[in-house]
Amino acid sequence: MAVTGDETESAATGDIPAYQLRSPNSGLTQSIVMAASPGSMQSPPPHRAEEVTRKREVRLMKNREAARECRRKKKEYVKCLENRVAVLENQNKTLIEELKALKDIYCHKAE
DNA sequence: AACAGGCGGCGTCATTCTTT
DNA sequence: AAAGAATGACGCCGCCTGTT
Repeated sequence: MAVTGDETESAATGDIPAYQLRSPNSGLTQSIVMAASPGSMQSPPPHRAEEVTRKREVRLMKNREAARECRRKKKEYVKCLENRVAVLENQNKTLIEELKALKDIYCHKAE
């Protein structure tokens, strides 16, 4: 167990988060263009563009939180499975011991 | 001290699943 | 069918540890 504290707030608090340092054609620009102009080549009016940006920000924020929650749940699930494995291994051990003892008794009786 | 490799966590995008 | 939530995959970062 080499798990140390989780001070990984850096990406969230740093000046320029890693996710904003992507290749020019991916992410932000693309999504805005896609969402803003489904069929036409014209850019939307300013208020419309603002709304699109705002919607995108809300969506990203929700997804960010959803991802965090999803990871938390997954971790918990794995922990549960590990616990279960431990319990079953113990049970198995006990049963093997029990079987051994019974066999012993049975053998001595047979003699 | 400098470097490399592994690990855990993050944000985002794309896709799938669920709800309305 | 559309909208929203959940999840897998990817690339990035910071930390830790072992090696040179």
